[in-house]
Amino acid sequence: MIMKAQFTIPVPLEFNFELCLEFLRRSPREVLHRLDGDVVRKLVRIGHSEILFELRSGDKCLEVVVLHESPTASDLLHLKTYIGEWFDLATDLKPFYLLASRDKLLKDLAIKYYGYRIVGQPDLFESMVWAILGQQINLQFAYTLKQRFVEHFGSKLLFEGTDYYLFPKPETVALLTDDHLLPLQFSRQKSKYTVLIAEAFATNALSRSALEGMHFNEAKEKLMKIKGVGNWTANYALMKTFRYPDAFPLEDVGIHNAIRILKKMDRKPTLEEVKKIFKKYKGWEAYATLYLWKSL
DNA sequence: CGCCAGGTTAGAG
DNA sequence: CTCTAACATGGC
Repeated sequence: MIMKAQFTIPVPLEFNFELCLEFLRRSPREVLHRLDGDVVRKLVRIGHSEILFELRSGDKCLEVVVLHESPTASDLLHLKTYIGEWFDLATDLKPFYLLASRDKLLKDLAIKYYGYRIVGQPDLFESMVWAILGQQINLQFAYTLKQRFVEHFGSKLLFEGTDYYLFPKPETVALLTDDHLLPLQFSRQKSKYTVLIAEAFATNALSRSALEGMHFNEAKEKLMKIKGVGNWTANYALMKTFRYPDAFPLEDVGIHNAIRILKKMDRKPTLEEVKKIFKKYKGWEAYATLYLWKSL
């Protein structure tokens, strides 16, 4: 008989798992994790291992159960790190809440959604492709595209009657053409950009480890060298993968709409107005963005 | 049918 | 540097 490996991860006081679950639940088409009530299941590739795990809220902690195989001690350590990154558990939100308490725009939101954290995408390739898919289309359709993409080109693990998917590997995607992607209803643009990004990763011209430790602007410029990656996409990926606190997609229509509604404006704010608002959140732009998005 | 969507590029001025 | 058209298709 195999004993299930399990462990707990302590969480900060300023952490609300339920709010993060709301984010994870936002599309029924999400295929990179599964929700069963308040329990999340996800398959991750860590090093050479594939680990399916289950996550639920415990007493001042997250409870993790590994569902298949017998993970090594190293696997468990990496998984613990992964989950910490996924929910941004290392960030101390107190300074952000202090800033927010002094600002009319976010004051109420910070109270209402206290403990809500940026649910990240530790995989940079996934993060960038997801950003490309989300460009200039509504989120529902972006999820449809992602579902088709992952189900076609990702790998899966069948466990207790449910398929758990891994995001496609760059080496796989680098070999795709319009013939593969247009039938999934990718635009020619999205198809081209997706493959270009995959090539950059597959050839190691770009990698998470190469960007690690770079300053924000240096990393951003590196990403923007890839065709299809503009300011919005680069900031989005840096926010979701590396958690640069000052990364935020300035041009994002969601941010603009949130500001318009909260300030009861009859038009969207200009980019200059958005910049001015975010000046108050210097060093916390990513979290200001998260709470604005949440307000929608 | 019309308008908008978690934008980017290329080209013109 | 700023402005604009084209891209391309679903959701509402």
